[in-house]
Amino acid sequence: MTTPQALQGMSDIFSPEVEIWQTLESRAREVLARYDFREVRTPILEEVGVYLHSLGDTSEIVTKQMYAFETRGGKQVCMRPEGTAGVMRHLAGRGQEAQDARLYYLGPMFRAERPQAGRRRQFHQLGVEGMGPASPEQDAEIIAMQAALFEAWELGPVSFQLNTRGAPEDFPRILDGLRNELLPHQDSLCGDCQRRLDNNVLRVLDCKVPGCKEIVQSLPPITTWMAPESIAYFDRVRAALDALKVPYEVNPLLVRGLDYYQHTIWEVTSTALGAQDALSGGGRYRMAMGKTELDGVGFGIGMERVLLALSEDTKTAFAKDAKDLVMLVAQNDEARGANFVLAADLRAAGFRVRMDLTGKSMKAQMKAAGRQNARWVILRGENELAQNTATVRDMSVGEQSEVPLGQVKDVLK
RNA sequence: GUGGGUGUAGCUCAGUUGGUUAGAGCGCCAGUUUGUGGCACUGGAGGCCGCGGGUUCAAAUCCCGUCACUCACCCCA
Repeated sequence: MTTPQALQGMSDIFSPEVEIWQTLESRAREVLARYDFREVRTPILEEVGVYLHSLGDTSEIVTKQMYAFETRGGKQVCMRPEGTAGVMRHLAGRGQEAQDARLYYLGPMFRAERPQAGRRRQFHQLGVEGMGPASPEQDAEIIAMQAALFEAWELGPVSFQLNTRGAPEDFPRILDGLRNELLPHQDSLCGDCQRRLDNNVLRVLDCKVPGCKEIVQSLPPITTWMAPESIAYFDRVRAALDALKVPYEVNPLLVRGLDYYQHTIWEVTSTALGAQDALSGGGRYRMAMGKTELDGVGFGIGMERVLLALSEDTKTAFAKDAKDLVMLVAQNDEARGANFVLAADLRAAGFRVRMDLTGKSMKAQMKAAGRQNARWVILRGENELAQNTATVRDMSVGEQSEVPLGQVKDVLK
């Protein structure tokens, strides 16, 4: 095939699906505004340094999945693989302003992975960052906001999985503790997990291999190695969520991918999805951006996955055009010329209007109107031009009437 | 990065053990209706059988490579 096609894992989003995206986006903006979140639009291209330390030097995103290259000026840059680091880069230079910023972003992210169900190389995230020092109430507020968002999206049943990673001071104890518990079982673990023992112990917790699962079940809970304050923090998050009646489930085995998380972490899963069943992941974090340390809590939602999780009925409703289509049909060239002007008038009055521009037969024009789901057809020929009228046909019922040109807008209502 | 499945008309797919001009349904165009969609009937257009090599008298069919789609692993939203 010689005609160009989109790159692997990157797809065009077009009608009728793009209307669903637009509905999701506008509803999201409404909900986020109620919590006083403002949009931030950061560049897609960033210096690689923005991601290196913030995401963790060993994370697979940084080591293997970035679309990175060198500019002609010799700068190492990459397409953003996630949203939080760019927002932190934005905030790091803004002093006080950053302390209590509430920002959201909406746009494409890029990771060079193998595509599969719910995973694309260019995918789209809606992300939210609520800044401020660790506060269980704020964590709960953000989770509640997300629940409100999913409600506005009319998403079917989803499950909020909640866990804590503890404080940074807890991390070494947790990793050592887990490793020590797992070492006696080393030979029974799957190959991946034996490797994880060295570079990513936490990931053993959510391994899908049955043998590993069994071993993991016998492990003491991760809170075993946490300071009492960390556990108390988590308890307060849960109390706050209970107060707001936000349903959630504590999942002690929940692990988040990026290094910057601490304390509260969560994931939202849906059974409507395939193997990649997480619609969203979030958590509290502390991120170092140059000399600045930024505290916040946020989440990212995979928009493609949200679309996968929507029911067919909801998608149909969301894809529906707001306005009925009006199609202008002309019998001859003279009528077409007149319609050209009428189309402009009607559009100025707010109607969604289209007309034939190619000089097809009336029959063909009517067919096209049917195909494009026009609600109204306005038909003009010799008679209408002579009498300064128009025939207005309601395609949904197949009835029509001839009305003076000045009354057309009233009939369309 | 690893593994499985799939690439034939705009779409969904047939295509027998390699064998003449590669088929169907839907869609599209036209006519039946020289001012009118949906239904029906009739006719028509449209394929380098993903791409490149190879085997063969002969390849959509067999072999190799490659690109893409798809599902799963890894990883993650």
